[in-house]
Amino acid sequence: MHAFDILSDPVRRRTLELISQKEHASGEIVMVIQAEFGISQSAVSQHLRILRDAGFAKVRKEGAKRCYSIDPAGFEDVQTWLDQLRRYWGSKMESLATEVERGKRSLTAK
Amino acid sequence: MHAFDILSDPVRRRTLELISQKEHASGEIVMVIQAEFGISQSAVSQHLRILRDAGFAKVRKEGAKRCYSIDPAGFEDVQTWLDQLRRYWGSKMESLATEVERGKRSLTAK
DNA sequence: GTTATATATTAGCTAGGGCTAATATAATAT
DNA sequence: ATATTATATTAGCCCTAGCTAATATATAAC
Repeated sequence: MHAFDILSDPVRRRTLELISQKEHASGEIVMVIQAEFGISQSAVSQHLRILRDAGFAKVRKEGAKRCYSIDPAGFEDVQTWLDQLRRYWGSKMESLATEVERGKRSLTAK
Repeated sequence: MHAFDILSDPVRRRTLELISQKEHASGEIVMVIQAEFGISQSAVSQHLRILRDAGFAKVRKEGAKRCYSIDPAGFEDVQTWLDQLRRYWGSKMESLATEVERGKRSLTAK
């Protein structure tokens, strides 16, 4: 499954948003996702597996709980591909400054 | 259709690679895609429509030909979402330097 | 006008992704 | 050991994205 396929699902994107901020137990994720999407524990668990397998999420065992956190590895291919594209049309870009500013912001953002 | 759905298809990604380097007529794109994926002119045309509608591609009429080029607009949501995620786990990232370097490279790349 | 070329659109089929329901596993508590 | 809590797995269903085949449109050439 390609990296972009992983990100094409709204439940998985929301899950990544959650675990990008702080580590979360599976159960916590299930609660939030169920509230927002109305799907089963099983469905969420299946999404978590996909995120693990694709290198977007890491798991840590804590007793019976499984704590999920973001794994940057999965995003590498995605960002590389996007950067590759920009390498070409970026040169003709009207506002190269936009790009520069984005870079600065992502570094200085509190 | 969400921006990530657009990028989740390999034919569309390849098409974006093509038109990111230089403008291409529909026919040229069809040739390349047919050679690599073995799908019909119709299928390619349908993908081009999706890319247009989602703001990833622009068209210019030149006689009977339709010349496609990259439209940066479509990528904004994608990059914004990725940046947003990184804003959190980026702080804990072992190599923030990587991020800085990427920024520099994308600007100075020949 | 007719023909040829270039591209787009539509109807209909199909495979696969995402879901539920049921079940299995794994750790903790009693 | 048994029950309880927390999570994962599996089988099977359904819907939709992406395809083909056929057809329509639009420009250019004759």
